[in-house]
Amino acid sequence: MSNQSKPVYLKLRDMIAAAIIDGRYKEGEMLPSVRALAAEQGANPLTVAKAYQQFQNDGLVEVQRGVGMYVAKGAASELRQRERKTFLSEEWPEIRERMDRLGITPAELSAET
Amino acid sequence: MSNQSKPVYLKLRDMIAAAIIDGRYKEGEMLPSVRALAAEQGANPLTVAKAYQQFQNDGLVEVQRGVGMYVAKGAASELRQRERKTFLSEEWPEIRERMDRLGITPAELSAET
DNA sequence: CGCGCTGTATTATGGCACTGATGCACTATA
DNA sequence: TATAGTGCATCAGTGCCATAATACAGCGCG
Repeated sequence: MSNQSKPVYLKLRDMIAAAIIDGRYKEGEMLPSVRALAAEQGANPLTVAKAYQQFQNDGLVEVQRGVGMYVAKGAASELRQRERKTFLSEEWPEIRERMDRLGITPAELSAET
Repeated sequence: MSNQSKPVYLKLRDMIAAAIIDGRYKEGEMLPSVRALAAEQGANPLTVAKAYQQFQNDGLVEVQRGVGMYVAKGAASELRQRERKTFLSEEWPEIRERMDRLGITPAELSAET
């Protein structure tokens, strides 16, 4: 649902965030170049750059112009903390309200692992 | 979050759907007219009409041209069933994956009522 | 009929987000 | 210096969204 009509740069942003949190993009290591990731994902280099942009502003990614972009130290835990915060304070209340309205109990969701 | 940069007609659609499910718009009763709801919400009548459109196609709202639109019989439960289905099959898996990644357990969500 | 309320169709316009192509500035390496 | 790899800035195209101004069509009622 949220994976069909969503802007490409946001999808990429989520992919990158997930990779950082999961440690697939390790701290201190170089991220895939704009062009490389664009080619891999079949997107435009500028669109990938836009996805990276936000991480730069937040200081989670450090740029060395002419060289590449690196995952900042502590980026993984920092990023996870931020996402936890926004999830709990903004996303979850809406989800909870929606569940209540639809009559969905936590019980029928526990069935999965 | 899903309530800020979303198109107006989708926000209206969600509002209407919620009102039907909650029974604030009761079955058999007349819905607010396109112009009335537009004035109330500070939107354009055409935008409201676009929000109503989908409910007509789904048979959840019956139109009497020149009179108004009525909530179809069984619309509330029908609508709730549909939303339950899409929530469980499409929305929840993504939410669940996101929670796992962020290390959020169902426990810390039960704190609320 | 005449009036006022419904929903609907048409056309045009402005704004904005997304995407894209091209070229430039910077850096490392040989 | 030459080359190839970085990120980045600029300009332009496209499509969706929202709005506006009309006009039309159906219904109820006095």
